[in-house]
Amino acid sequence: MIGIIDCNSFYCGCERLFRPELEDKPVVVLSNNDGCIISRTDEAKNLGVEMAGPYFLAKPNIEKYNVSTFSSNYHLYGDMSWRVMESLRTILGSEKVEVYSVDEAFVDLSNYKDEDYYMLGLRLKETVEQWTGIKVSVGIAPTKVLSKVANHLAKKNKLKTKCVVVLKDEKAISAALQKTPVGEVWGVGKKYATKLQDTLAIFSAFDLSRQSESWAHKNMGGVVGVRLIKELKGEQGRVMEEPLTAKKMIATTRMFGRDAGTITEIKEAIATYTARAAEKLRRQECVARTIEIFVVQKDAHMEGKRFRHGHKVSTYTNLQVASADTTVLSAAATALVDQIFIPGQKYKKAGVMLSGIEPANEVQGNLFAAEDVKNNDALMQTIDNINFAMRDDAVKLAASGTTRNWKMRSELRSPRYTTRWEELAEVS
DNA sequence: TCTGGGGTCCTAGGACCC
DNA sequence: TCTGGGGTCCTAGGACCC
Repeated sequence: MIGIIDCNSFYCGCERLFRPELEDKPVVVLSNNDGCIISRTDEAKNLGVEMAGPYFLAKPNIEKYNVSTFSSNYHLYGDMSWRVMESLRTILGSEKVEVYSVDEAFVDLSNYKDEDYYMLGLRLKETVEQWTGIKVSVGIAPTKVLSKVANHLAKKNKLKTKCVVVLKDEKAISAALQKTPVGEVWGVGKKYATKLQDTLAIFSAFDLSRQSESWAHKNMGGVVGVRLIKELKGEQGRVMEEPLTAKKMIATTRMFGRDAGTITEIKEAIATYTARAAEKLRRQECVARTIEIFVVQKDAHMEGKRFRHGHKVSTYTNLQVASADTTVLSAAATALVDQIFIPGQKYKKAGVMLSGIEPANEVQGNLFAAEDVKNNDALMQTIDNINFAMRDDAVKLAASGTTRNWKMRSELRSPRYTTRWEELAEVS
């Protein structure tokens, strides 16, 4: 059996930890730039606050009902996430835990044969809550997709299920699938949901599970669809992933706090994002060969008309030798800006993506590269250590800029209680 | 005035190889 | 009238996830 542990309204849950008076009050957390709502508690949901909706549209409702609102505080969420995952690893053994996202983990329960899975789930949930203060829901079933179905049902019925649902036998599985709209199945997005309902008359997860694999291959994206059908039928199509897999792509992209229009601003932003991406790269002990940058232009004609603010322009380059050195990556990235920058154009957003990623200890040399490829490992490690211990970007390249007028808005951020001494919660 | 920031996997088609 | 049968690698784009 496979379990999934999913934190309830995770970001809101983190905020509530240090503001216990908000325990049964509506809370929402905003995306970067305070743009839209990315986490909301059940109380906020019941007031009609939409998930992923733009903040400015929800604001009247939020003010009317006095909903507590926070900018996102990724230091806090990242640290709490680590504590939740570490708790699971401690209870089950680290090789049994696959971290799927910041607030979710699959767990391999194949060691617990003939167990009372409900009691096991309850124990997991209660232990995590006791150790971290974060509330979670647990779904347990024969496959990943079915465990997600179970988890959904647990969250929908928190009181009745105590946030734990087990789908073990055929009967329980069919009943659960019949209750689940096809669009809620993990792997069925908006496009497929519409297609399945409108043109194929498939409405529930149960309907979908009755289809054949060849049907799925034809109608649901080839092998992806086949896997999904298998999983719904209780046959494993997706296995547990290795706990330590390196990312194949690393991106750092941001909307600007306000429009940016000078090449200096864009280069500063690109240098800053490159530094952040390189840091992530070094954390997984890898190097990257390909650097792509993009900018999003503010489109004058479409002003106010569309969400995603206009045209994206990108370009990339390949290094002669893969690297994780901020100075190397940053030089390459900022040079790319000259290729795509248009004077007079306003920009809304920029980003850096690193790919062609390989382990740092297996770098392919390049016969034709200059001999003196820089080796700044020690420097990079020192910078990382200082920035980790002191504060963000205590040490940075001058190319990243010192004024950073383009930096994003984040006006309602709570203190970084668990990762900064000077922001510890005070109790009086 | 105002709508985030990451990721994954798969497919199709073209260039090129023997 | 008529032109093989495999492969690989790369890119762009689509679908999905949280």
